[in-house]
Amino acid sequence: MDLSEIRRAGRPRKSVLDREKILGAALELLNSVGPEKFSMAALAGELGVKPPALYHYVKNKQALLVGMREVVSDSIDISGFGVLPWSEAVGLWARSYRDAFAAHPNAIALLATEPIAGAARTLAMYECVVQGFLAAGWEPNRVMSDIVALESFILGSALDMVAPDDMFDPGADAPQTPGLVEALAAQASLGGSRADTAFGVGLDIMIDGLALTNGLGA
Amino acid sequence: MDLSEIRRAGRPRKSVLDREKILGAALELLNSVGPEKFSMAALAGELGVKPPALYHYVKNKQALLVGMREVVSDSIDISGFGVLPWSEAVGLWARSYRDAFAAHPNAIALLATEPIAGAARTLAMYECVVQGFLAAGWEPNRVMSDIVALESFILGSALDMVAPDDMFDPGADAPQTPGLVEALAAQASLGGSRADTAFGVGLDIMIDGLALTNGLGA
DNA sequence: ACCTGAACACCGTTCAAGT
DNA sequence: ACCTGAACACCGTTCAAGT
Repeated sequence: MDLSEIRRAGRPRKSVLDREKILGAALELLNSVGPEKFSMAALAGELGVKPPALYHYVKNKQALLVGMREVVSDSIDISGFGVLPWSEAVGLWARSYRDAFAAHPNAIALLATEPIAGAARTLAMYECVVQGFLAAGWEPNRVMSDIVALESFILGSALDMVAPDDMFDPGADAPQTPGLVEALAAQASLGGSRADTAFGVGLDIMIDGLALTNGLGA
Repeated sequence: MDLSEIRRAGRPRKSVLDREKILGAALELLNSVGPEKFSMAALAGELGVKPPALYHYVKNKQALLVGMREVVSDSIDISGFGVLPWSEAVGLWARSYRDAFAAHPNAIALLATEPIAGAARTLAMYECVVQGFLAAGWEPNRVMSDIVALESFILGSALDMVAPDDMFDPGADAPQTPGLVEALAAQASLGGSRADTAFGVGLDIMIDGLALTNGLGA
């Protein structure tokens, strides 16, 4: 980046990189160029460094992705658990969860499939959510499956945000899909994003449904 | 594959490849080696052919992925719409949808993010689902968002199936996550897959919730 | 038309060599 | 310790040359 200073081989007097700088630049890059063009080489270039320098801070590309996921997860809001009523705390968590990934749309597919083993801060997030469910009276054996069900919906919704807004546009095949055309037009006349509307509908249903089946009357 | 016959350059007397053979082998390969090692070169090798030969049948790797998605989508069951009651038809569709991707776990993240433009058979699937919702009395402007909400949950659940079963295992961080440890143990004592249980719970909630908010009493 | 062979601009990763 | 340079085994894709 800084072309005024050309580095020759050898240890620089002061470190050029640090882990946080790398993770931040990686998310920014992934977001701007997309997963296809997201490479170690491109990231190095963005940081004004040669590719091998990155391997001093991350073991490999997969470890980089795990670190990126952790940064994204840090902005998930778990402050409601133990303070607000369960349904409000969960709503806050779910919306901020989706927003966190929505801020890095291209990261979703890449990051959602990485295991969380060894990611301490991400584990801490789950611990807080679990405690929130237990405190609200959940039977322990239902906690994980209910969280996973909710999370599946959240991540699927985040995945849906990556899709182009005209994803369902039949184009030349419109004559064969009159129902789809009608539904799309009716939806469009409502205004607002299809993805946002769908998320709102689904989240309300999930929260109400989970509350009911776990003895929390509406 | 067939090492007894070594091909020299030039058009073979009979075509070695066809589109269907390529798509089938591609799904099989993606499933067996994972997305990381899934390459045009590996696919060509599996088909006993050199990489450039593939480009006679698919424009590029992205087009290959779209074709693969279409094959997967073909096994989604839409036969219930117009025959069974709405909630049963949707349940059949949703379960077969998840199963279709579950049969190709490594394909989910790759295929779920591809747009469906130009994929006629996939569009036909959506048309059938839309018609099912309209016939059940849905207001047109609610059809797409409700389908998308449901689909987000289904795809998120499919994505969850890719995660290792011990994804939440805190490992060395167990002392810091007592609630998580308890919930995992309680869940484990129930037997059955966490992913399957979560999907069942969430699907029932989604179907009931959608039915209620659209005037279909339970 | 349908394949191979050669070539291109890339990857991720390792490692010795510099400071 | 922290960077570069060179090298390795790969990518996806194009295109001429063969039959």
